Amino acid sequence: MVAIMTQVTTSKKAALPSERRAHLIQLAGDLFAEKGFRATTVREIADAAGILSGSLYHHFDSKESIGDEILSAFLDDVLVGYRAAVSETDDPRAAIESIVRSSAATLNRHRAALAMLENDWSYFSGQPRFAYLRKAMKEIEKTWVRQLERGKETGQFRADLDARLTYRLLRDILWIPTFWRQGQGSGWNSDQIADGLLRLLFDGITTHP
Amino acid sequence: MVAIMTQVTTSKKAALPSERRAHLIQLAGDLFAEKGFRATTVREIADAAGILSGSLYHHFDSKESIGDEILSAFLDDVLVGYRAAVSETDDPRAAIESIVRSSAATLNRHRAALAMLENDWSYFSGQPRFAYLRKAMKEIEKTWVRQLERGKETGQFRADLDARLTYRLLRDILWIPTFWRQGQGSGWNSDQIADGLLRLLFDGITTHP
DNA sequence: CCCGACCGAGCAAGCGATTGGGCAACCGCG
DNA sequence: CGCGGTTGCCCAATCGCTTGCTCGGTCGGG
Repeated sequence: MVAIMTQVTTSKKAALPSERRAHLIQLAGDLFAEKGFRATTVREIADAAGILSGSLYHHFDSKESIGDEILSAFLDDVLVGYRAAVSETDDPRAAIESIVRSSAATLNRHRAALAMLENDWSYFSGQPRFAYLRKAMKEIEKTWVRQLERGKETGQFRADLDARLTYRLLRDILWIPTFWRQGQGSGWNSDQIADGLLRLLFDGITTHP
Repeated sequence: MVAIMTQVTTSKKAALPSERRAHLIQLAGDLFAEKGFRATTVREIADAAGILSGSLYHHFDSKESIGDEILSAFLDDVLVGYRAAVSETDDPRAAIESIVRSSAATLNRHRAALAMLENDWSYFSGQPRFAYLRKAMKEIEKTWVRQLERGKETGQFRADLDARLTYRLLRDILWIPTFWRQGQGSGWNSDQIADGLLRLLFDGITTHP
């Protein structure tokens, strides 16, 4: 229940939120998720909104600023969820489970941002404007690794677990099902996926004696 | 040991293989993997090869045909490996393990194709020229699901396992580490990754009594 | 002397971005 | 009520540049 309000990213402009504006971001995000940020043109975004490309610049000052808002909003959400997850328990396994469920819920609301990070990471991470990306990613990694290491110390997780390797696997595994929604609802909701994943995580796929 | 030589994809032109040509495909694939197919320009490919963009069209008749060769070669390789894996054993668990190891080896040789499938799937799958993509994906799914179902029947895998959901998770999980090599060697080789994954798969991350 | 490999120049189309202006809805003020 | 001004939203037109691709010509090894 702890709502930590620390804003990580630095949004330069005020960017007052209007209804129309939010809708445009939504539309742009869908296109970015489907085709990648670089491969999406402002004309396509405008077409989806039913306006001309020039009209977009009444709401945003560049195509990059649209991407900026999508990405920063996502990372803020993720970090808020992670901080809450680790602060509400001392048990590593419970923390991991909480992190997984928090992620599943958050990712569901930010498909576009995730796709952009995967497809156009090299593009964004190279620009000074998006320096906050690397910073946020570091905190995410730190959060995961710490809980995994603590789980090893308490004997709940296997001692031979490579924490960093496991983190990379788990994080990326969590991100996967987000893309399945692209075509249409593929039959699984985020709870089902989180459950299946946790089951796989803790028990594997085999039957145990 | 059964080398099944059925070619799945339909490459329209002969496309006689020259050394230079293969090198160009390699260079183009690296760029496609890094930035996506649509976001990569023919001029960038030519620059990487040290020639002018127009000279590329001496070797290929379009940018798409470069992508075509990369993708079809990859899928042919995967299917050959899968067919061999399921034909060499009757034990579902052994088959799964064989599929995993075959995948890890094949994927390592086709990073570019994998990245293209992830980033630009909507672009390729929409074109008639790339219809073989959907066909190959169907066979891949069928192979996985069949072994998982058989494992449930023999009691080796959990009876409550959703075969299709598990397949989607496992397949995509297998694909993940391929991208880690993008930046530099991240410290893990394909054997380590396959082992870590199989361990996770069969046992989970927790300690068992 | 041929021929595969490449150059150099350029095409039409499309790109991101910018500008100036129009149009309706709303505001406070008389 | 009605009027002048403001604001939010969008169009039309255009800029300088990049895109995938074409094509006649050049060069060097076999």
